[in-house]
Amino acid sequence: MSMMNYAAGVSLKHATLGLLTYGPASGYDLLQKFRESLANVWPATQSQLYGELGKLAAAGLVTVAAEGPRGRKEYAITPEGSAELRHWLGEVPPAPNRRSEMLLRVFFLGMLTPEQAREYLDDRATVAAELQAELRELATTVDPDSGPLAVYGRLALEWALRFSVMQEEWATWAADEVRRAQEGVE
Amino acid sequence: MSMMNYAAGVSLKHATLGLLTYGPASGYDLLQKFRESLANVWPATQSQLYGELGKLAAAGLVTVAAEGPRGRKEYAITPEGSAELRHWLGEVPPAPNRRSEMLLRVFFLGMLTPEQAREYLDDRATVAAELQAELRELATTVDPDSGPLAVYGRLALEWALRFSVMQEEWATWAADEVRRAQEGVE
DNA sequence: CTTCGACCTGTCACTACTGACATGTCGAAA
DNA sequence: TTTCGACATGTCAGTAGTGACAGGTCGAAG
Repeated sequence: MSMMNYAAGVSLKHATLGLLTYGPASGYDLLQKFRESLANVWPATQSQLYGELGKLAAAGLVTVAAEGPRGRKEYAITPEGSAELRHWLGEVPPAPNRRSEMLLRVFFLGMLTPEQAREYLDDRATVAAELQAELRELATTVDPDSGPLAVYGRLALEWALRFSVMQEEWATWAADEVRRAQEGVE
Repeated sequence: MSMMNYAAGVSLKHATLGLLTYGPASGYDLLQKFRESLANVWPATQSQLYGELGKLAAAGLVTVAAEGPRGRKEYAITPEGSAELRHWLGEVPPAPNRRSEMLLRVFFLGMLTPEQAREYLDDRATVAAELQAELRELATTVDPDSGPLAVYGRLALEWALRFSVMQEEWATWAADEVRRAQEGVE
């Protein structure tokens, strides 16, 4: 029984527990899933994941359910882990994203010439449009009734789609604003 | 002359340089500015900032332009610092946000009852609506021609506004989807 | 029967960030 | 003239995250 549960609000922990609710898996397996489905939501490196699994096991939130060839350790979520995950999902308010490099740059666009500033914003619009195309492509690819991850995964996909639409529209508008301000001064 | 410039893509560095383009300031001053204007874009703690100023000075991107009472050190950006900032703004593509705790939770909403899942989504809609109200309030407060930060700051504000609108609409839609799926099964 | 790619776990050094602690000084109001 | 709030700098231990290094094994195709 370890006395200190490690700090709250740490999402790698919950991402790992969440993936394990879909069935037991090794660190190696989980790493694939992180890359396949969570890459754009909560990426994790190999070193981080193996470390996390160790902590999770020490805290009793997962157990080594089976050992296989090549030193494979198959982890399974415990009832305590499951309770922790549900607690996090239902009772802990999500922390909003605090940092945006894209917006930070906007604050300092005044250092550039208006032309360069517009170029930056136009580029944002282009990138957002490209992302949109990729996402729409992806949406057609996803099997509508494959696995339970797909059910709520579609909601996440829709979010990303709407986000990229918003970003494109905003960037186009902002580039226009810059042009307008420029004309006003001249 | 230090041989190693510290790693690229580190935004606290550029946030600090950016703030210093508005005039010389002490660590203390900068900390206020971080809290006032960059809090929702790139927050920084005191310990981080003082450390950063030290590194920036060692790298020659800022200098101690004046020393005042209470050990006050007034930092000013150097031509090298200014060049670095412009390089970052104009030539280095911004890294997209990779992590979203909010979306991570969406992936695991299947662990909860559909009612709880809908509650989560409804809460997101509510929070987004509240944020929107605050932002609109803030928009009326901002002096339209105060300081150069305000010019591009307005673009950032508009982004936040559009983001919160998007989030609210998405969450409302998603809660509806969950209800629909629930009815489909019953 | 070899060999090679996929499988599999682990460690290390380093950077970024956080919150708390420690330590003082100046200036204005009481 | 005291005292207190704002000014001001710095350090430290700890967590999170990254990329590289290191080492080993199984299974199937050639």
